[in-house]
Amino acid sequence: MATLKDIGTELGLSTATVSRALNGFPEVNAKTRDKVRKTADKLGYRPNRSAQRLVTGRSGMVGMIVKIRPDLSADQTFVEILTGLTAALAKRDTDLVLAVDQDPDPVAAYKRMLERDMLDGFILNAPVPQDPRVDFLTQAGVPFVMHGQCRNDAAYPFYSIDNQGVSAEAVGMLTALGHKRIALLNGDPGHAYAADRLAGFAAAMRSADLRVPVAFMAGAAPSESFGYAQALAMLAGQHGTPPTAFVCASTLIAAGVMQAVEDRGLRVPDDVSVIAHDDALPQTRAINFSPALTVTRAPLRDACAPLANHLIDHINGTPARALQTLLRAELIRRGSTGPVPSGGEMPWPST
Amino acid sequence: MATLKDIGTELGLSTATVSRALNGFPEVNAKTRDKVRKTADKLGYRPNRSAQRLVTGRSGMVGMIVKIRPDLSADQTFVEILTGLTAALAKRDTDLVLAVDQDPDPVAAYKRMLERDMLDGFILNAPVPQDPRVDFLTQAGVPFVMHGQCRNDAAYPFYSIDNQGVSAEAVGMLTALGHKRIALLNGDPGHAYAADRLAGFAAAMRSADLRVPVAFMAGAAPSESFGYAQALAMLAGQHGTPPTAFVCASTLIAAGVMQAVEDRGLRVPDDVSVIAHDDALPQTRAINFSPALTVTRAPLRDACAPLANHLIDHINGTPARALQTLLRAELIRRGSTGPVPSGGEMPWPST
DNA sequence: CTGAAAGCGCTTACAG
DNA sequence: CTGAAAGCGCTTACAG
Repeated sequence: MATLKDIGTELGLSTATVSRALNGFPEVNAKTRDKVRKTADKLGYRPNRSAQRLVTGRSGMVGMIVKIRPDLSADQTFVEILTGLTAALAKRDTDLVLAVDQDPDPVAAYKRMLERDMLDGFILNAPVPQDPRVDFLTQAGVPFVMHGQCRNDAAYPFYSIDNQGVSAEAVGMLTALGHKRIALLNGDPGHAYAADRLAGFAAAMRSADLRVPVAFMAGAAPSESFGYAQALAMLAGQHGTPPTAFVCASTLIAAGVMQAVEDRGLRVPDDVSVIAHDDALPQTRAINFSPALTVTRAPLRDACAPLANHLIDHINGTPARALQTLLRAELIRRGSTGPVPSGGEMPWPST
Repeated sequence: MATLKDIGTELGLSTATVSRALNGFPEVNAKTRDKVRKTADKLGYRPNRSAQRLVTGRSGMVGMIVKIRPDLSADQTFVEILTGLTAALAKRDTDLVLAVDQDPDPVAAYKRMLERDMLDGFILNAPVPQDPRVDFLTQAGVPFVMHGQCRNDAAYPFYSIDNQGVSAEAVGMLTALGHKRIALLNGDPGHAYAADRLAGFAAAMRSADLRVPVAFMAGAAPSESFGYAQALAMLAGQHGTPPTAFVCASTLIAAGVMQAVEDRGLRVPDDVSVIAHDDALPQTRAINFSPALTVTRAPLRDACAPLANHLIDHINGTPARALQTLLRAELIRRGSTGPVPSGGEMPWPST
């Protein structure tokens, strides 16, 4: 394996100059730089990471700890994130070191990993409302980036979609179509994103002067069967007057809802409108629904590069406040939403 | 962060002795070793990996490259493997660096990773019959361990279940119960494991003097719907006289088969016997089937520690031939297999 | 049983 | 614009 020294010897230069040339320092002569680069290529030079790391004090590795969850949707999003993340990190010359966590203590795995390895930072995902990992890593002085938002006063880098906005967007569209009885089939309420969706939903309904019976705001790990069961019960009037529209946390839930609508002998969008949030996973494409699904869209894949870059910029010294991205989801109207059916123009009766 | 030097200063010892004591060299005085260890603990000493790696030429990292596959079962097994693997590697003080591959060239991702990083080795999975990665890494002189087997003459470490034996076991059990018309619902024939299952199946049937029409040996990525569709067609006689028993590549396929049997108005095991290979994934438990599923069982999780250890032993110099494990799956008889029904004692008629 | 010394391959003040 | 030098924190022959 060629070293800086080899290149220097070949060219009659010091390793210092070779190092500067390769690292693009502005002071080196352009001709020198070219010669060095050419020779490096010729010799197949690859910097020794361990040496670089030893002298810079950086490891060039960031960690990610994933919780195993039995539900499949988690796996889907996990693979999606992993794909984009490793690609984005590679561009920044950084490795992703992965661990799978089974410990009930939410920070134990982070402690272990920090002890075993030199890691420059962490990527956190699936935040819960007051995430204990945030406080732990902040106190330990370890840089991290959060995929999502949680309310620990947020003095750290994050990338998240505006989950309150997602609900507001959906409710706004539906009320404009005359809907007044709108149900929310939400994600797991223990997760921050679902808490935000709920908050946004409640606020949007309130500001439209509409109220929602509690039974029409359900939350669980997103699955088709959850959507199906909930929608079926609601449409059957088991919780009172049925809704005319459903806001779904995911396309998977929406698939269940649409099946329930069909099984009740109703039609989308004539009798019931359906809108979902769409992470743009390759497995469930909203456009293939029948009718095509109206969505608030924010591809999960788009989060990967910003996450990687936020983290590495933060490691390199950019202050956290400058690395906080809240992305507005895009509203895409397709066939699954329509005007409120007659008989649906009345809000839920007060109980 | 405390260094060897700090410990040495505190104790009036050289860094050399401290290093030896911490690394358990036999020549150091037991008392010295104890003192050193105690002081190391007190100071919260953690070896600097980069320095260790620089001097030893090892990175303490192994790579794994996963192909993204749209089918969910792959994700399940992937998460299962990842969980066990990171735990087993951690015990050997080794990190798992992960990349997700989307390149059609099967070795491109390995090349890239090798260029970017210092990796001590790779863990390969999902081998195809003549796996190009084996030849590439062998020629590059990079250690690796294979999860599974492929026929590249196998001068490398591997851990695999005996997939030919899996089929032989299943066929043996069924023929002992009098079955003569046995169908195979196999995995994707492009994968080495499925090729072996098929070979084992064909050989076992042949040595029992039974023949199988080609239409009764189907293969695809394991899914419930594949099992359902194939079994339904076979039981409906679409390919000729129906089989009396099914050998399934996975419990997922078996679930589809059992549904098909029920939808045809038949019963397991009275009319049809079903046996499957069981990776013991937490999501689909063979024991929860109704009736409980007879299986050849080899928990995927059990592969993780051997894989990690084989690789690291190989990196440390153990010859490949000493690191080749072929595990026999365990046959577990439950309620889904029974004696051949009357009318099924005759083999498939020759066409 | 322990130590002094060299060296792994880099980066980066400090000079010039 | 380039070089000589020091140093990052370890390991490991080589002496004693």
